[in-house]
Formats: sequence, structure tokens, C-alpha cells
Amino acid sequence: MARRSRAEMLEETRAKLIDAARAAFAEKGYAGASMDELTARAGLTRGALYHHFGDKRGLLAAVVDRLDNEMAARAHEIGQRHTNAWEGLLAEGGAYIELARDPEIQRIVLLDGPAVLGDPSQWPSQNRCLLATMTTLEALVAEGIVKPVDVEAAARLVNGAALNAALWVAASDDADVLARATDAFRQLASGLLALDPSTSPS
Amino acid sequence: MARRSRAEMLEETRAKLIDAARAAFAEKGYAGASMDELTARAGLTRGALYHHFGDKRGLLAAVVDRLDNEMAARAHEIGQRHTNAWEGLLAEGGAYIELARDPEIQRIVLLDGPAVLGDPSQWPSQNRCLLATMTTLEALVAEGIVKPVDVEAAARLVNGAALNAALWVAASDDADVLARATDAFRQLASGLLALDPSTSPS
DNA sequence: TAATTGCACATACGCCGTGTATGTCAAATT
DNA sequence: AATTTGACATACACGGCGTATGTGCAATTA
Repeated sequence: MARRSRAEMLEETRAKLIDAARAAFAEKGYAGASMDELTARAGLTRGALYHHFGDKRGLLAAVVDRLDNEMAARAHEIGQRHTNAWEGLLAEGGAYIELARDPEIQRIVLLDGPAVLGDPSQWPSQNRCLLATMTTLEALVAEGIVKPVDVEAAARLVNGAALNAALWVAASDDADVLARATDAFRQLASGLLALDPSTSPS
Repeated sequence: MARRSRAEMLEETRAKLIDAARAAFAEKGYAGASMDELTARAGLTRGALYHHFGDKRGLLAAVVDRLDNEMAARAHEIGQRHTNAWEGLLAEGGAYIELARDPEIQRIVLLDGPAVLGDPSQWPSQNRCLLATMTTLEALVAEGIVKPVDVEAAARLVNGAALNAALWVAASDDADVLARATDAFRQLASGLLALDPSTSPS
């Protein structure tokens, strides 16, 4: 093992803390997670935590940022697979719904995050998710596939509907709610389509 | 003043605690609100609280239940004003968006509630909101105005979109976001309409 | 290369808040 | 009138967060 530079150690410590916090928050919830236990599991103490993140809330922000970026990247990648831009948008929304089945994302991003950090639409990471949807929508509007809607407003609502559906799917034991949710999502989203039956598959 | 019976005193105490908690949770947030301070402001102690509600979480549940019922009643009333059922549905959604501008509802129902009590779709009160939307949708489907969609799924998504839009409106200082959000909401909701141009106003 | 500065942590302390166990007193029951 | 029930108050113990302080190693500077 080569000896690590100071900067490398720093980043490694941050990563260890974020990973441990991610697991602890997901398991116990934000309020239920103890900083002592959390840091001990990472082989550190609370001193490191307050040094790097300021307070418990700062740590949550870092965890949320990471999770949110992972979500955005994954959803965007799925959306890109489709040559049809409209199907790409739908797939992106469906991807959010599926991603939110992950207990970590449910608990940390969808439940504790908003309560502790405030409205998600103000998070930098959420803006990245939103921006992805907005650019997709922008293109669809330019192509005339989607009505000339307020792109930001539409993107926020679409994302919101998807995330809310995700909570429903997550809370339900029934297996086919996922399909029901995604179907309903497609129906709703079709409200954005320009009134041309040929572009909307029956 | 007539002397109060025991049952009357009990209900009055509960009401005082719920009112005080409502104010405290709205102002300080759930985690930031102290039970000692909260009960003292109501002229009581924590003893009364734990006796009636079991724990802090139980108190929040009671507050949320009350707020949620108020929301549902108000939104439903607004929806009923319209003779046109479709416009009633849209108005109901718009009413949710406006209601959520209330800081109490934002903080307690939309932010802290889900984090502490879990997914809103599992709350008894939320089910009442949902049921209202579902019955409206059911009627619209029966009339052929709305596609034969999965009513529960559609209702959940519609409600989710509205509440999410509400958070956006609430977090934004800009005055016209409310109009932008409601417009986008109408666009989205129109995706549920049967494909008959005559029923959807241009 | 020796002295010094700075930074990444660890340690120790105080404060506050929750939950529970116990006590008290009035009202309802008999 | 005696007893019981229940609605609340009081007292205590436990744990967690934030901060102030200490420590040792790495990066500078001469």
C-alpha cells in the first residue's frame, strides 16, 4: 500500500462517514440515528463529523446530495436509452418510481430529507433532477410533441407525481401497484401532449 | 359558569393540547418543539400529554389528523361549488395547492408528518382526502368524461402532484408561481380526459 | 533537516429533551 | 360515606447533540 497523501485521507474519511450515515439513516431514520454509534461504526468519533459537516443536518445534506445525484444519473441514463424522446420522458418518470423502491431513498430522500432540509425543490441536487426533466421537456416542446407549456412548472409536477407514486408503491405490499402507478403516470403525462392522436400511442 | 362534567374537561384538555401543539409544531418544527414549553403554554404539564397521547408522536398524529380533515373538508366544499364535475376536480386540486400555502399545513402535514408518521397514503385522514378525489373521479369515469383509468392510482397521482406543487408555491417568493402551478396542474390532469376535444376547453 | 505552523481528528463537558415511574386529588361508583 | 377510578402533576434517569479543548502528524519555511 502506498502511503496516502493528506487530501486522499480527507476524502476517504468523508466517504466513510457518508457511507456510514447513509446506512444508519436508512435503518434508524434521521432522528433515531445516533452520531456516536454512526461514527464508531466508521472507525471514527463525532469529532471528525463536526469537523467536516458542521452538524448532523450537514451530514444529512451530504448524504441526500449523493443519493439524489445517483437517482438523477440513473434516471437520465434510462431516459436516454429511448430514441423516442416522449418515451424517454415516460421512462425517466417510471425510473424515479422504481428507484424510490429502494428503502434508503425512501427514508432519506423522500421522508427525512424534506423534514430536515426543507422543500426538496430548493435542494441543489433536486434541481439537477429537475433540470434533466426540463431539458427533455424543452426538446419535446420544440419538436411540437408537447404543448407549449410552462416547462419548469410541468417538470416540477411530473417529478412530484412520480415521487409521490413511488411512496405509494413503496408502502404497498401488493406487487402490481408498481404497474398501476406507472400506467396512471403515463395517462397523466399524456395531458402534456399536443392534441395530435398520431403522436400518442393508443 | 356552569361546573363542567368530567368528560367535558377531558375534551377541553385534549383540544388545548392539540391547539398548542399545532402552534408549536408550525413555528419550531416537530423536532424543535419542546413538550415542556408546549404544555406550559397550554397551562398544563407533560403529564397530561403522555396520559392522553402516549408520546410526542401520538400528539403529532392527532394534530395531523385534525389539519388533514380541515383540508379535505375545505377542498371538497370548493369542489362541490362547480356544477361541472370536471371543473370541480380541477378546483379541488387547485384548492389543495392554495391550502398548502398555509405555513401550518406545509410544515406539519407536508414536511414533518411524513417523516415521523410514515407515508401519508397510509394515514386514515389522507385516505379521506383521497376518497374524495376518488369518488369525484369515479363519477367522471362513469359519465365518460374521463378515460376508464385506475381510479385509485390516478387519484393518488393527482393528489401528489397538487401537494408537490403546493410545496413549490410555498417555497417560492414569486407571486405568479401559484398561477403557473395551477395551469400546469390543469394541463397534466387533462391527460385523464377521454379523447373528445369538445369536453376539453381549448 | 530542524523548527513551526496548521489541520484532521479525538476527548471531555454541559445542556436539553424525552420517556417513565410515582404521587395526588377530585369525581364517579357503590 | 367509603372506595375506586382516572386525569393530571412531580421527580428521576437515560441518552443525544453541540462545543470547547486537547493532541499528533503532515505540510511549510528557513
